[in-house]
Amino acid sequence: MKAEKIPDIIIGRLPVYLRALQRMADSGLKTTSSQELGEHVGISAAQIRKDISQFGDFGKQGTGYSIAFLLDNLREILKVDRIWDVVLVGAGDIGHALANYQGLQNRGFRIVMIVDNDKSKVGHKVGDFIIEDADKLIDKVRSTGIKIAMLTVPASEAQGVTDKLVQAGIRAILNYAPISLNAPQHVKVQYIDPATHLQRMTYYL
Amino acid sequence: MKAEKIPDIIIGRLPVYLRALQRMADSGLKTTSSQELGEHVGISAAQIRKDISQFGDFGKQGTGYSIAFLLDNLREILKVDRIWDVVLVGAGDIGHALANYQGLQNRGFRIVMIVDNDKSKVGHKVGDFIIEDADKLIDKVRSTGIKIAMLTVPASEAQGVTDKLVQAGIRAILNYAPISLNAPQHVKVQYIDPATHLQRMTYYL
DNA sequence: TATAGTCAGGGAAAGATTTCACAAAGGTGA
DNA sequence: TCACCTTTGTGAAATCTTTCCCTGACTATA
Repeated sequence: MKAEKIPDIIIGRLPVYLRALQRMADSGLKTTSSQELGEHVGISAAQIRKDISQFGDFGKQGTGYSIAFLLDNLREILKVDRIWDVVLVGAGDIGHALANYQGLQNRGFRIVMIVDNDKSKVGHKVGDFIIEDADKLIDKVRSTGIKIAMLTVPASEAQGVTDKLVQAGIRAILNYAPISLNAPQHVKVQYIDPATHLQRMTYYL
Repeated sequence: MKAEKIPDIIIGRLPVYLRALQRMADSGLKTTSSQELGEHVGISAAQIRKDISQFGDFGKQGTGYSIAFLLDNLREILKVDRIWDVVLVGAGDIGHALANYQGLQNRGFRIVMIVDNDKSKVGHKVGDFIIEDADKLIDKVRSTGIKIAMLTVPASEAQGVTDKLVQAGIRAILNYAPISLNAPQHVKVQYIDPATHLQRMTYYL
């Protein structure tokens, strides 16, 4: 792997490649080309080659890429060649949907704790988990060493919870609340907000 | 408004500005500056000024931007100064969560139809809606003129449903299935996949 | 073995985006 | 009114990203 700093925009495309390659592997394919992969994900072949070549020489001229080999390497680069423990904060509708979602399991993540600040929810089951009290959030996250959180609380509470998560040592937050979060440089935040995503498209209608 | 083609990347930031400005308005603020807005959304003041100035002179030197005026203009630019009808395809956990989500209402969108291809679900209620049969999807979408779809079906069915939606005249798809969709140029697609979003962050851990 | 076709990697060019820095305009208060 | 402060809009510069296109390696076929 090369030493230089890899642009964020490239890192952002790797999970998309990974997802497409996994589907190819599942359907029994052994090799692919930048051309073919590009058609699947809607990105130019040149760009895919350049992206992948940042990390090493994974392809073979004349043949293309071994899907299994590229998968292994992308997983290692993205550090999803392991299982990350995730805390889910907020046990509303979205929280429930995420708790029941099986699609995280085989892609590097496992929910290990669900918390909510609504005392009437605490103790109830969601999927295989018992909802825990938000009071214990900081202590439990810190003691278990969890680094990743999914946030499905109302917008009004999101910044407060974020501050606690940062204090507890969380390094990555997937935020479902419709609000921009303020977090230190060393904490990454990704946003999922259906309205925002929809509004990105209406301009073109 | 200026005539030139506006880059996609700028359009993508406008909904984020909109969201932050709406919060400011809700908390009673009347004006803001590129500096202040930038701190809220984590984007440089210069960039915000440049983005906004693409569409007209909405600010005032020395004072900044009138929040209400900027909100109105951004809504008009993004075409969310109206309510768009949306069809929800797939009545699983995520579909249910979206159907119950009140946050779309005041941001320009309204779910008007829910369909699923599981006959055992058809006829059941979700939120205020009766789940309809996917067989009627093309006809009903075409006849009602719906332009926006949210897709919460399994990955294995997503491309097939997409093809039908395109045929029915859909122009924007918010895809929750963990797969890249193939759609014609004139149909915009946005992706929401928690695993992909999480994988964008693990690299930095 | 020779020939034609495929395809990755990468330097260079082109294009896109962001940041810088400043003139001009508006506000404030003595 | 004047001095000073704030803040926009915008060219120009800097930086970043994508595309182009060629070389050389590999495959397949006869």
